[in-house]
Amino acid sequence: MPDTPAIPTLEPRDFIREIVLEDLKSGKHDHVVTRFPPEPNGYLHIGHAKAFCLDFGLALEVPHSRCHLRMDDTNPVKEDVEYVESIQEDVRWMGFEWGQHFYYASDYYEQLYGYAVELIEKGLAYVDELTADQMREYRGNLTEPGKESPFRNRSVAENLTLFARMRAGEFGEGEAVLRAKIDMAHPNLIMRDPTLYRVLKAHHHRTGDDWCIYPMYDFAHPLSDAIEGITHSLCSLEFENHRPLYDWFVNHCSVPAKPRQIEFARLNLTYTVMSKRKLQQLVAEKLVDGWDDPRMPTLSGLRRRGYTPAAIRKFIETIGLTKFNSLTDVALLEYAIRNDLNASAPRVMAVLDPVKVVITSYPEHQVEEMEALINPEDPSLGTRIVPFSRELYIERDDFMENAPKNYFRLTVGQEVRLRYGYWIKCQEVIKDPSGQIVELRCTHDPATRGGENPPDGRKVKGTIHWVSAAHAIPSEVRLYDRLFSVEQVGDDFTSLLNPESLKIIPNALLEPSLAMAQPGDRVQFERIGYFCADTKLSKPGKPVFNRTVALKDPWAKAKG
RNA sequence: AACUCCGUGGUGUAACGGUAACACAGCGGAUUUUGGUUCCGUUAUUCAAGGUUCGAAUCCUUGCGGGGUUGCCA
Repeated sequence: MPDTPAIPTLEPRDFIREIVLEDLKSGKHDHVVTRFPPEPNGYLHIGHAKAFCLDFGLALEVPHSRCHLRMDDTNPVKEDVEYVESIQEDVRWMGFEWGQHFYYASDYYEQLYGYAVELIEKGLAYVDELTADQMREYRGNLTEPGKESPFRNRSVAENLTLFARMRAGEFGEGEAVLRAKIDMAHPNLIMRDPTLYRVLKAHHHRTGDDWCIYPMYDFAHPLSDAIEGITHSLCSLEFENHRPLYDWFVNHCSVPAKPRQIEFARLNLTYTVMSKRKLQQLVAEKLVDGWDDPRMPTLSGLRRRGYTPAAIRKFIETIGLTKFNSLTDVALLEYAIRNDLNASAPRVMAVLDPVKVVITSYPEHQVEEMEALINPEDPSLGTRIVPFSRELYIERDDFMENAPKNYFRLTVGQEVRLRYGYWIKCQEVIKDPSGQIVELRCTHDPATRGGENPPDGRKVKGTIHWVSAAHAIPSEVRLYDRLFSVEQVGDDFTSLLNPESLKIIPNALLEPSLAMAQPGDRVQFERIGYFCADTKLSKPGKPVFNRTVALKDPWAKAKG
């Protein structure tokens, strides 16, 4: 079964769906066309997923609707095909399809040029030869109006010629721009004669050297939306100030449609950063192991970490959609993945920090094949075989000398259950000269085979996991934790990295059923957490597991 | 304090003039061959002050607090 979202009908779950519902009811639209327009200058992160789950989700919810995937590639100096490909892969992985509707803003360069000419002809745009510094000066500031450029009142004919010469490459970078003629005293600085085109003698990843002038986002974006017949153009809050300009272009150019821009708050998560610039920097400075480092909030990172698209979608549904800035507790995300994996992940036993146990009462060369549930949440999934023998390994944490009364695991004289094994009692602790425990000598009760309760009605408080020493497979296990050590990560973020965000355990011991784990396989190490065979480092026969998320651990809290 | 958007438990959200609710987190308990899961219970909320109204989280005014905006980035 492909991992795609269920198709719900449109409900007023948030203010945007309310607007769409209203537009449908009023007859303004009888279907919707949305778009997800990333700039291909970085990898997509979970914040982008919030946006495109809305864009694609809406198209799924309203009959006869569609969502376009459009590369907003108007700045060739920052963009790259590597990103175009990763974006498509990540959107698909999340379960969405755009069909034939894959576009580039660069598809529209010629049309966009035509709209610019139209504005010039209407006397609404002019070629300005102020330098960047002068333009800044002329713009004024938050409290003072700007003043008009001396080039502002050139004739239409002159502007037409100049703009054609810009296109022809007769101006160097910074020597001329095309600006809209709006209002240099507008209280919204965005409206003080914004730049439409700048000269960039750069090679574009698709149009090559065809162009040396490139449209600005504010100009290209609304018109691209209009060209594609977008009905609802959904974007994040920082574009709120740009909406008047968006509407200005759509109203002054002869476009086939008038899309409506609606803004919503972007996602912020505790203990991580969610800006492309910062993520870019983490990668460039090698503070992480690439865009798909499992600690990254990128979709490729979350995928490698073991997150499922369904859990991410569920999370996004849970956090809702509003117009106010917030900081979402990453615990909500962790809940979503635990909840998903609890239902679906096969259970296995793995010992991360092994200490040897010898069952002195158990025959030397005997091996029993124990039956263990694949997933107790769904016994119909059947069982797997786990070999049991005289020499085992258990978790070092699962034994304690002089344990407090609320310690339920193995101590001298306290019986515990070996899951799917036997009940054992520790008789003797063997230490090396440094005092380190090297072996626990135990006896077992043959009446508890499979870990079952004995007929005498005896009870046991603790159940611990184990692996058979002779059958265990050594494996590298990577324990990932939050990337940053503070909830709210500011601008000096590189100094706030969590030094414990990755702990590599070179020699964990796994039960033999895991020997041939395929990269990407997700399992639960019982009593520890959910793990995923790494897609880059893991090979059948030589698995490497990443911790996706730990199981809740009340004992860790109880002992302080 | 120029303009603009926005303020609901610890966190994310709902309530659309009529008993402030849900999820997560926390706490307590039950069940449990995972100290997991599940189940039950529980703590805690409308930024402030005025106004309109029989009745305000919701409408109005003012104040306070937060975000965005002075790129030839998106």
